[in-house]
Amino acid sequence: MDCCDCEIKDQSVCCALDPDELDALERIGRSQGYPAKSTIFEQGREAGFVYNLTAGALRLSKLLPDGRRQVVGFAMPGDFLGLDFEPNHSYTADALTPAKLCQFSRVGFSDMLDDKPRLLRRLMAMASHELALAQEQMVVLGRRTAEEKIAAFLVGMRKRYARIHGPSVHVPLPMTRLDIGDYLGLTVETVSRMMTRMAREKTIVIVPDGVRLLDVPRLERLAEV
Amino acid sequence: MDCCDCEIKDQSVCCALDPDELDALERIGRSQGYPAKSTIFEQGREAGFVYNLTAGALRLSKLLPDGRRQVVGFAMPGDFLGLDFEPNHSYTADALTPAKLCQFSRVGFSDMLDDKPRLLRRLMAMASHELALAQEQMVVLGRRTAEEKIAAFLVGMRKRYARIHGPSVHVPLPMTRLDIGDYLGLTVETVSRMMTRMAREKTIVIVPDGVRLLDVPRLERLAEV
DNA sequence: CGATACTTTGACCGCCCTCAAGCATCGTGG
DNA sequence: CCACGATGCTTGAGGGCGGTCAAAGTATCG
Repeated sequence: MDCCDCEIKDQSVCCALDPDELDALERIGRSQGYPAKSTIFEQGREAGFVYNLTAGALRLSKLLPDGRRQVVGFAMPGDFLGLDFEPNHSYTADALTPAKLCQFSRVGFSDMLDDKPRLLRRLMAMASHELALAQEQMVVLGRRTAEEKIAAFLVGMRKRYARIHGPSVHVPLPMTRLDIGDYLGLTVETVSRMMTRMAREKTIVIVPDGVRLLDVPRLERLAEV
Repeated sequence: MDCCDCEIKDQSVCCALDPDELDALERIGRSQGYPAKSTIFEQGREAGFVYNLTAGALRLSKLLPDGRRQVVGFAMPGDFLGLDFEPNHSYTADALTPAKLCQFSRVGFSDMLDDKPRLLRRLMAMASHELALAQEQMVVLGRRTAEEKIAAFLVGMRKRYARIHGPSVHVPLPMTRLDIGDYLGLTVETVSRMMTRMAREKTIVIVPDGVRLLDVPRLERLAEV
């Protein structure tokens, strides 16, 4: 694990740290790979670690006792897991693709926060941003139609990939239709129907690993604030 | 404005501060009253201040261009507004009852955060908690039926009042049915119908300023995680 | 008291869910 | 290399929950 050589250190919490502080961080953490479909941690379990995702994509989901599921987010490289400093995980994190995470013991990381106010500021900024995204997602879940939900999802995913790989109309979708449905409060069938319809109307093209956006303005109009 | 005498200083950000630090806070802020139905700040406007609610209740809502509305939360005494450090407000805050808020210039408050790490830690904890609540609300919006939504709302409101006034089966509802609907992703009519039904089934009693919960276990079962 | 805003109730409808079946795509082992 | 089972995706038919529209009832406040 070499934080100074990390590809996405400028996108993650680490960007708040000097080289020598990165060294300190390196000492309390370790990088670990996870295969696709593996679980990083489970809802309800004790939260002994916090994580920084450096490669791959994760699904963050909450399960109701009767099996209904709500996906509360998808994590991408640079995202930090464990912003909620509660003793138990409030959701499950699963790898959608092979993933790499830096993991830090909660207490060690928390001690470090006391020493490095810039790190805390950075984490606070990330939490604020997450909160804003969560509130935006509330609008999507509460007040948008199925078509608008899909549009908002695709535009949102495009924006997130743009931060990492630069803007492109090609949007990879590592999650299944079921995952998308559970994220948007829809069923698989509705997600599939809507995407097929958008493809028929030449708004998007469905490709093996995701979609290609043909009519971005139309999608943005459907998703607009 | 006398922070040391503040009734809810133990519930709000301020609890992270020593008496002399409270003095410093007092110098950069001022307390202000707002009448019911007045607007504290509006979605999209420049965010020049952050606020600490000390009395009353607020509605925090996002408006879509076509008039659809999503209430992203209700603020109660002790809640902090402006955790999202973005330059513009992402939602509108309206007073549901006469309200009192301490207001601080964003830059002044931000400078203070750099000096007082304990204040920042406290704010971070509040942001984390807000994020957890927002994710819980996603489950409600995305995966629960109308009846479950109402139950979750009532149980949640009861819990919040308990933090301030102690536990009670009497739950005041300062917001309208329309507000509740916009919070839960329902229409006024559905909210009204569900509450009338719950009253008919003797699960609740509707009183002038809110509800009285008769069958808390049943409501908690409906709302359970 | 009259205007206004909020709540309730009823009738009807449509969006999305449910259930069911068929198709496509993989990874695996014989 | 192909058979196959598993997983995921698509499509169709039908139904129900919650939305829409309309109107009457009820606080609230000048």
